[in-house]
Amino acid sequence: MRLLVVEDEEDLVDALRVGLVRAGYAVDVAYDAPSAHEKLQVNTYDLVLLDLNLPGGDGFQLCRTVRSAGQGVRIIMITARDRLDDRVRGLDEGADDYLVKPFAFPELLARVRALLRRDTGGGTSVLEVGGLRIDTARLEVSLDGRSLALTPKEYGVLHYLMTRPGHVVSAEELLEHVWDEHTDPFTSTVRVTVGNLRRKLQEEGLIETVISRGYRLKEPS
Amino acid sequence: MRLLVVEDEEDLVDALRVGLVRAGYAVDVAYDAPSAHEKLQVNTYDLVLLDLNLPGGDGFQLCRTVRSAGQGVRIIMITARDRLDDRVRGLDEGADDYLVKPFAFPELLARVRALLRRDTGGGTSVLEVGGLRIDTARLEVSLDGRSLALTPKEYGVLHYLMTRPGHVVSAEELLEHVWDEHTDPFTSTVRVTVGNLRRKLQEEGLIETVISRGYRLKEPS
DNA sequence: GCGGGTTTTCGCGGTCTCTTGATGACATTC
DNA sequence: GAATGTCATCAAGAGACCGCGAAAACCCGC
Repeated sequence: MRLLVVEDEEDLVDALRVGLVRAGYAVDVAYDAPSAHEKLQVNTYDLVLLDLNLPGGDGFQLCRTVRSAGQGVRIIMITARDRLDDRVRGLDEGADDYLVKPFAFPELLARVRALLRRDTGGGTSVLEVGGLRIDTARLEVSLDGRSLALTPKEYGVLHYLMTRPGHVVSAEELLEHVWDEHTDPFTSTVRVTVGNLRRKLQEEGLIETVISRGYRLKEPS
Repeated sequence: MRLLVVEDEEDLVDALRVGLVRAGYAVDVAYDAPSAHEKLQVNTYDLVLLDLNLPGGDGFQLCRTVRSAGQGVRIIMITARDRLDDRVRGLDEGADDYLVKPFAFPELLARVRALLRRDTGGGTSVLEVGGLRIDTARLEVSLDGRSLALTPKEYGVLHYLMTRPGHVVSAEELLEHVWDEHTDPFTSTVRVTVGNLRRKLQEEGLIETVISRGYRLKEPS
């Protein structure tokens, strides 16, 4: 899953980036509203972390922009404590959740996870497809009870596939959602990662190739 | 189904082309208004993706042109965020839908699919004719419950035929709607593709030949 | 710095897809 | 019955696509 962090305080950005990457997400950063707009145009995000106190930029406007495109991007607003009434307005404008500064990082993580699973499993942070089981809170993966040691990228690919079982997912789509903005769009790293993943899954045909279209995680039948 | 993308930003064009081709569509591209006009005259499209911010070209004029040709070509307008009032005018001029930049690709795909099925099934992305069933969102085809593995061209031909069950569809028409602008107009590849398709359908006479006129998908009786 | 694990690039080879061209079946016309 | 036109089938070549292995580049903790 890929996130955009819109925030201008460098220290906070660094902390967020490190923490979110560790939690298994691809993270892009925009330091101001214009560049946030641009990145939203160029890339595809699953969630946006949006600080309202942007220099010379209106966070609400940004929020409306994202929403008016009607896409399923989640938005978490971050606001200072003394601007609590922003909260109401933020939710009106289409934010899915809000956080008050200062906040504890685990709290942020929990909310991110909650939002990202809204259109999949639902309640828990565990996703199951067939014998595959992924715990997005603990970053643990298991197949038929045996636990698997996956690298971050392998984890990201599998996680994304598991949110769309039975759907054909193209290599570009995987690149969009698992890798970040510093990636060569013509890379072949997706192929290699999927290959490694298959090996670790002991190639039970769980990940099928649909030629010229992409990959598909076999649904339990 | 064949689409014309009218857009001048090269990067966006590349992204759109790759994504749309993968989604099973034939895609032509026009980088400016004059060449768009020409392609609209020469070829037949099922849908036009039209960016309003064309250099030295009036998108609305183009829209009117398409409409005055009177065919059932769908139009999706793409407009920048700060030109939201264009939306109203665009819909007045006959656009069927509009998208505000930035947009996520899946959103675009969803709208394309929605428009293309307007004059067929209606609500869902699934098309059924007799025992044939095609899921345009998942690119899956099945016959009497058994799923079929089709190549992109075979899929395209079958999809087109299934939108017009019982109608005679000429080889030229198939070439127009399933292949793109770089195709030799005197090719015999349609015949071969239909042949392969018949073989995969186990030749139950589902696709009839009407001599010197074309092919017809048997309607359920 | 060093070392181990991770990610990425590159190139080979196999497979699938598309297209062409040849051949033959069938129907129609003369 | 010969000539003609239309279409189906097959085989073969070109090109695209994908999997795999090896090596290089990168990252991070020590």
